[in-house]
Amino acid sequence: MIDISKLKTFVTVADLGSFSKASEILYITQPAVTQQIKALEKTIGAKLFQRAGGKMALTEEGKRIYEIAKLLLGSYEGLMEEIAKIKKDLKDTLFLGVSATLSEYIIPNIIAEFHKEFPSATVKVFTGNSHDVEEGLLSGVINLGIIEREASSKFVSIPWLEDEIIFFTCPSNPLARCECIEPDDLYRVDLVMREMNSGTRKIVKEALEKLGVVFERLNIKIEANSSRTIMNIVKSGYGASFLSKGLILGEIEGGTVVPVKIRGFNVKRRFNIIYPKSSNITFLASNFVKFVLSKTSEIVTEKV
Amino acid sequence: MIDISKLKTFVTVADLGSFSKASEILYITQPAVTQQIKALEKTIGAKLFQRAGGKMALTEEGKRIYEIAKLLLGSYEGLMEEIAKIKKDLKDTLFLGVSATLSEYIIPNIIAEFHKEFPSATVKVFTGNSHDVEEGLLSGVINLGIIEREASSKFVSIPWLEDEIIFFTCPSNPLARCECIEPDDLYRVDLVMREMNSGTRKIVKEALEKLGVVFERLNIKIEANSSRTIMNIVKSGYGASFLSKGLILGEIEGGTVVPVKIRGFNVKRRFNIIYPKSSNITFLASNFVKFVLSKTSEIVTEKV
DNA sequence: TAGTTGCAATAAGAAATCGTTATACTATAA
DNA sequence: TTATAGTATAACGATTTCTTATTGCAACTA
Repeated sequence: MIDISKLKTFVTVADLGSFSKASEILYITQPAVTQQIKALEKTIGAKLFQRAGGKMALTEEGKRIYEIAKLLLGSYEGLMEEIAKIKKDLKDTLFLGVSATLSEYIIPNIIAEFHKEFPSATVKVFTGNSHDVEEGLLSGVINLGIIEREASSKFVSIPWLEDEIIFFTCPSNPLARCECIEPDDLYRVDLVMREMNSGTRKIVKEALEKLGVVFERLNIKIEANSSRTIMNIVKSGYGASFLSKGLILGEIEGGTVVPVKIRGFNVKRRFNIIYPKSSNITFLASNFVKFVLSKTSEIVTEKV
Repeated sequence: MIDISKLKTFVTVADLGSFSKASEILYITQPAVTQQIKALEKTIGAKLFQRAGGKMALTEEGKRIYEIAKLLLGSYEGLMEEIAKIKKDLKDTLFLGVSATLSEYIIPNIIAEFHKEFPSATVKVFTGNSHDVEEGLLSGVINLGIIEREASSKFVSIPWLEDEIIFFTCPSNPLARCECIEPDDLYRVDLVMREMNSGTRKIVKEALEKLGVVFERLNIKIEANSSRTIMNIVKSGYGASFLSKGLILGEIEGGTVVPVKIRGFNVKRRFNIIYPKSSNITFLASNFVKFVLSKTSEIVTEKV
């Protein structure tokens, strides 16, 4: 199969009229040029150059090949330019993987702020559970992850915000009048929960079981994989649920939902910013980390 | 440098959505496809495919590359078509090298006849001296040669027509009335001769010197490298000259020039059809040889 | 005419590339 | 869960394609 580099060599020789001059421009030796041209001539089945007064001039067939070779090299140039653009774009893009909880409250704000400071940068957010984020980091699909737990030993972990999961219901629910309920009271409540594989659900289950609650006996009437959906269901007057404090703070202040304490129920977890030990953190990702850490205090006081 | 075959693989995979199916179409193994795509992804610096429901789907970057890769492969197709055309053209073309004398009388007729019998064939005639023809054969520029003397041992020689060089002048010249002149009479004649490197001139010079003529003392008033030019000069009434019998037979019959014998001057030579021992004779060339040999008798009786 | 010089061709060996076989991994389906 | 289809990885062998060293050739010069 004909090689682009051979065509490039061919065109260069044709333009310069010299094998040795072409070899200099192409940063290869003169015998390499000779061999490439010979290989081309063999596959084409015709001589491409003839000596003409000290110069190497194209033969009739050489001229016919030359025209098309130029076209092809043009496309190749276009391809290389596009590759350069892609590289530049990727350099200016932060691929951020975050778990579902985070993607809905703190992260959108932070990205907006970050974008003000780095206008040329693009941030693409991939939402998934903690495991998805780790996978994405290892496969190179994302540059930086933020998860709700400690990362495995393959990653560099930077501890970030502390998050608390709280129980809440709507103002019209009788529970809303209780300051604090007993764990066993939960059996008498209709519950809305995150789906089975959710990190939030897992941590809530573990905490409740420590308090002696049999999770399977709870009245989980609705499951949803979106915190926002759960919030809306509870707000509309149905049952009660568990969510990150950060997710519902605004609603609590607005009085649309009410937090209810459960005796002994105290679930806190820490978000971790992570990236693989195996690959270096990108320039943009490290800037994002610095930015996040410096801005966290104000964002926290403002929203959490 | 990016390889056309890699791009071909890339596009095939993109079209089929499968590495293994692409490998079948491309007649390579599946690991080879994987490696080519990986190599592409490395040079581009971005993933090109992502799994999507069992299929391999293009990523954002993959789509950008795909468009240009298609263009480039289009140019490549064009290149291959042009190469095919060139090969076909060359297969149907006989590159014939003949010495100057021949190119002017017998050859044009033979080519015309040959073309009637092989209408799809093209004959390209390169005129040069015997040495040029040998060089051309060795370098592959021509397929078949016809020269005025024996070829070197590197060539297969097929003896062909015998040619005689004769002395002639125009009817108005006093010499025209002589049946036969002495060699010394030449000193008193204005002569028109072929140029210095001509084979005809060389052989005439040798023959005259054998008869005791000092070539340098002859009155060579005009030199020309075209037999036709020489003929026209003599016809128009100026001097006398030496040329192949075949070249002037028609004029002699028409009475526009008159042959004059020189005592003891008898120059005959044989044309040889030659091709290199090192390379096989092409199909078309062998047909041409057969044709020439079969037709020679009638052409000779007709014109010579 | 011989010697010099510049350029291309050739030869041989080293390095890189590429495709193959064998095998491991990963999803999806039964 | 196992079976299966599809992709990734590893290691090896073959080919290709460089490089250096040298030869060959033709034009220019003395």
